[in-house]
Amino acid sequence: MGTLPGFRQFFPQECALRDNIFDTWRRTAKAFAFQPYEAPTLEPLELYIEKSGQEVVDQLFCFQDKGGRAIALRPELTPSLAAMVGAKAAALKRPIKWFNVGECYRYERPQKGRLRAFYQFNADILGEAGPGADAELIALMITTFQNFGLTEQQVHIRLSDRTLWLQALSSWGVPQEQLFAVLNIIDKREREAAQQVIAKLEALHLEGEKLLQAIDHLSSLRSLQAIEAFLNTNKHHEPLISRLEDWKVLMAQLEAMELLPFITIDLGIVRGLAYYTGFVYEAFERSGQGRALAGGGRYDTLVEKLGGPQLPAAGFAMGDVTLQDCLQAHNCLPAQAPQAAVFIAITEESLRPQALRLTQQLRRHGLQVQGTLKPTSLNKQLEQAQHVGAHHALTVSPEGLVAKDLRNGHSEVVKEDVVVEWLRAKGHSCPLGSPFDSDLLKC
RNA sequence: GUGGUUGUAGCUCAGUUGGUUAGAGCAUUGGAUUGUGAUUCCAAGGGUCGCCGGUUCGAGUCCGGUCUGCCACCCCA
Repeated sequence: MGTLPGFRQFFPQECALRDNIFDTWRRTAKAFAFQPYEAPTLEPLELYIEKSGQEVVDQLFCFQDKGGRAIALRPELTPSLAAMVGAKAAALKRPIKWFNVGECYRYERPQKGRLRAFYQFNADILGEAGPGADAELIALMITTFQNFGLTEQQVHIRLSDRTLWLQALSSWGVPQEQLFAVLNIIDKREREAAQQVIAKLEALHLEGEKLLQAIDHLSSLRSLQAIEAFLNTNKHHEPLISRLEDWKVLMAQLEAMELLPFITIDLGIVRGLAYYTGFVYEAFERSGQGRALAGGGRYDTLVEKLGGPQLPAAGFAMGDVTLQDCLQAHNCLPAQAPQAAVFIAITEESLRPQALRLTQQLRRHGLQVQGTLKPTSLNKQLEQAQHVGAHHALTVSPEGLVAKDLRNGHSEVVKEDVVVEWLRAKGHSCPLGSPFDSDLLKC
């Protein structure tokens, strides 16, 4: 029996790679002072109906549990987060900056960059309505890419704004009740022929041709100045002018953080998820290859819809599958860490007790240490030392302790009572630190 | 969900117009040698040829179905 379609087994090599990615996610989130939280993987089906949009609902992994409850494996984290924050909102200091690394599930046809079970890095800011929160999230997204070694030549963020669209459409005479239908049409515009789009707009009793022309033009603009100039031809539409002020603040902050090279203004992005309300963005490879690496935006009404207080919110998610493909394509996969740093060998079996004492001593200092588990020739032992990637082999012999640098072959005799200091001097850090502060970097 | 494509040892692949006990390289394990390692040599394990059914005296090879992987649609992480 194989694994279920779209699910993965992680052998040690894949596991190491995955954990490397997780580490970078967590490290970067903590550098931005986000706090880790956890939500259930299984949630009531109801949490996703009507909140996430039809597309997500269609891909839900859902079933009935033994108690007859309709439940779903989480397809994303945002509704769970919004519910959690909503429940305790009154007691939480603002801004609320939380992150999570966890598995999500979507029942869809697996292919490149898309599986049924995948890990996501989620980061959200709640309780701050201004563009400073959007800037911080976009900065976290970009810095994460940078920490993987990706540059602005390789990836970029396509930045858009649903608020701007809604106001522009209103000013063009689209009635209130049709705004979201038109937004959906814009979302699919990139993949549809003009005639089809016009037909869809006319079905809504709108001036298809004229409206499409305006939509296409606005989507094609790549600078704030150009957008401003275009919208100003509509004369003094107050909300539009104040929205452009938000844009200026956002762009100024991104510029101050020296992140502008990563940003492409592209109003062609609208995003399918129903709950987005303001700035929205998706990260892609510059080449246009592959799927979205990350996506996010503002969702100011979701917390309230889930029964919480009115609370502004924004966030993004980054997936491991698509990110791994991208890192591989750009030669940014992290190097594999060795299995052991130090190998303890013995010249004869009678020395094993002494070797085991030394092994344990080094392990208690947090070094990664390995020896053989059964009688083995010295040559085999050193071969094994090489195989597990150890930098040094310590051979216990009747003449004393011989330390060999396996990278250059040099050997020297080391006194056993100074071996820890000797290894430290040779660059062996203690990756675990003292046994009790080792969790600082984990979440 | 729709369409296309794929499937032989852990991995990469051979396997002639259907014809006896299905092969190689790498990897793994064991042994020999070198006696504080990366060499060399020898050997072994490992495959109901994705699965089910059909055609045939005979199927890894032909046909049908099915599953999985991959690609596109769809959409997104």
